[in-house]
Amino acid sequence: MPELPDVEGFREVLSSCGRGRRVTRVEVRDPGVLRGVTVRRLRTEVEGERFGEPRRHGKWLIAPTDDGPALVWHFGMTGALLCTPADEPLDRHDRVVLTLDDERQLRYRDQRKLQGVQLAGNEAAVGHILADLGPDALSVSREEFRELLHGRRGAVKNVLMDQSVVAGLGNLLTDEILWRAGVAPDSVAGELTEEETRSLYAAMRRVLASSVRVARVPPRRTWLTGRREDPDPRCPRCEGPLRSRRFSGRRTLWCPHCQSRSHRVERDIHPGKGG
DNA sequence: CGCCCGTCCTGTCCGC
DNA sequence: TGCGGACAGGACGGGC
Repeated sequence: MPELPDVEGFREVLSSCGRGRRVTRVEVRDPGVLRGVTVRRLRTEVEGERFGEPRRHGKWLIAPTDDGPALVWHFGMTGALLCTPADEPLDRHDRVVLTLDDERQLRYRDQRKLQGVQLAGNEAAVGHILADLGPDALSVSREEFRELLHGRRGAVKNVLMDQSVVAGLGNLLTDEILWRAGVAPDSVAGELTEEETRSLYAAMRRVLASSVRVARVPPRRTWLTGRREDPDPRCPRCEGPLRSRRFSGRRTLWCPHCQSRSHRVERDIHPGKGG
């Protein structure tokens, strides 16, 4: 589930529910989600601490405590962060439960445990965890976006999903953005025209804005995402059949009619310098 | 650099 | 009813 918009929602949950509150109890119900930290250390370092203002970078959520370390969360494919009353029955997938001083709880719920939670002792440690990430997708300017794609020989689908290029875009968002922009996923990223690049950037901004508003990629029928589960998926724009293929092992859908792939490896020399 | 594969996990669905 | 395999909105490391 979690791509940038979902994690932005979790940040909001953490901010409204946890910020300014003290953690009275840390309960690790499944140590399998702890990364590089023991149950004991998590408890001793976090119990008694007060949450500061959380922030997000790509699909990562950073939860600093006032005077101590920061919790650094990643939600993998199935993770979520919930704020519940302390007496609400536990879900079988509630892996870490933080009880706050107002009788509410922050719960890290995750079925598959593909990622988890780390503990960073200070800002430098947070920086180390996030070191390989590109800029957050929401913070990228049009010009910076152009530079990120510049010179890349890979398929644009793979490049956009690469967290070290730009952080936050996952499989669904990327398909949605490419479809909106009318760009085929197997286009070579560095070979896109100026117009295609602008179109891609505009689509990214719009898709992100709409998705962040509802804290998920909305499965509307007018979006490509809303057609993914159909037995015979069709383009929301032209109703033609969608094509399906794997990129980086991920199922990718696109409309061969609405999404062009005009620019590939073999191209004529184009005049002008273009930047 | 860029792509492909396996691996880490759990759960569901589909076909035999 | 049982079972193997594929697949699911992610990331990482190894190999080519």
